[in-house]
Amino acid sequence: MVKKDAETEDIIKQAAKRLFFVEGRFNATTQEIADAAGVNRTLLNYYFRSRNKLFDLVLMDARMHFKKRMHFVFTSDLTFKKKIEQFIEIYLSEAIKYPYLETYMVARMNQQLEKHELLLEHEQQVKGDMEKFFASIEKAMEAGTIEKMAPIQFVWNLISLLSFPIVMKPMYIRLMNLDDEQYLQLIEDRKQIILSMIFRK
Amino acid sequence: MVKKDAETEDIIKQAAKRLFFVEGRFNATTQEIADAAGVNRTLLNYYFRSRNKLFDLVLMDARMHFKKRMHFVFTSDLTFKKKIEQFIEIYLSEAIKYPYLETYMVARMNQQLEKHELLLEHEQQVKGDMEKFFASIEKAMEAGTIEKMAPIQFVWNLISLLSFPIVMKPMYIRLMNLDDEQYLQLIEDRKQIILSMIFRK
DNA sequence: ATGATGTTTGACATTTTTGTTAAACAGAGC
DNA sequence: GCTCTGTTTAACAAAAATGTCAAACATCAT
Repeated sequence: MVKKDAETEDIIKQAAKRLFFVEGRFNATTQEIADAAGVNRTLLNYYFRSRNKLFDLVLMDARMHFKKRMHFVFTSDLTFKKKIEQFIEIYLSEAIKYPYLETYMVARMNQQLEKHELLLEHEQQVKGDMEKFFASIEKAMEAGTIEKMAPIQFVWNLISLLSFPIVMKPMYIRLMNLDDEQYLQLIEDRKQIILSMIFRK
Repeated sequence: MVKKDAETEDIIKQAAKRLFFVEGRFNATTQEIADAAGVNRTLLNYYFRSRNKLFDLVLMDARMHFKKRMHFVFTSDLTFKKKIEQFIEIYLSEAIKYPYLETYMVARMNQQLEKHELLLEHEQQVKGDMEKFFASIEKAMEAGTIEKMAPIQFVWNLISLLSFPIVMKPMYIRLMNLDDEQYLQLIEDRKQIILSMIFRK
């Protein structure tokens, strides 16, 4: 079997990601993951040794994903406002794809204070990016583009407004009898709303 | 044993709530819950029949809690701004006490599309409250107190800004080397920041 | 003190989930 | 064909978690 070589491993990872980040089934069993991937359960052990290793790997991927989608905005040299606009676009499109990613990361962080080298290394890079972003936020505050406050507050405001409605989608869809199309339209509308809140225009 | 009657049952429930909503350990085992409560594991079965029943009960309590802390603001006859101020106060203090409550509810909703009568009944009441709140939001928009937008967007803005930094606490504490005191101060500072964003004053 | 009632405990059974191993399988190169 | 390599499978073993039960226990009323 010539092409299956790398494929099966990836199929399993994709299935796990879908279960965790799309469907929010945080404690899926190995059997459920195998079923979702359409493979024999034993293959999870063959490729990843243990359930935990698979989980860690997928979390690792998630963080790289997270970091990647953050990176450009932290380092680009667009105007501050353009930066934020692009950030909103990318963040929302990614968050809609993987709505449970952040929740999963936090949930997992709480279960085991894991200290994998690779994860820690990533954390350092994220911290580095963040500091750069903070600097440009402070510059925008001095220029009067945005309200003065602790930079982390600005970041929290931005990410809160973007992320929360997506994380809470199942709850609000149910509470308000929305269908998927209506929901997506509301999210689309938010782009402008968030911009005007952030920049108080 | 005269006083233990209602006590043990409650001790177990409290312990489960602490594990779920304070520590975020969503898939704690019965043994862990029993240990946290300092009782024999079998007592969970004695009082709640099964693990699932206990989970449902605790979720039920959580929703009542949630509903209660929402209710007053939906129905009080304070001015709109005062309503929101009080809402922020109460919401934040509750959210700090039980930071994982919302995440737990969403996580659990996704696992099993449970349709308990009592839960559905509560949902109806929340919907009722929400509609009243929407009405007062629309009035405030017409009066120019707040920006015009779909009422749900206003609700999302408000709750996003309140809830997200608390849900993501473990992540940001780590990413930014904060201690608990600094973190609480940041949350305290948010009250004003959120008000000024919502009312663009 | 006896019996009735509800609570607590430990021993056991069952179920669920994970991990291992050896054998079957498929293709590549000889 | 045969062997070598890596992949897949089913059967099995082990571990972890849940649930049941009967006996021990404590308290109250009689």
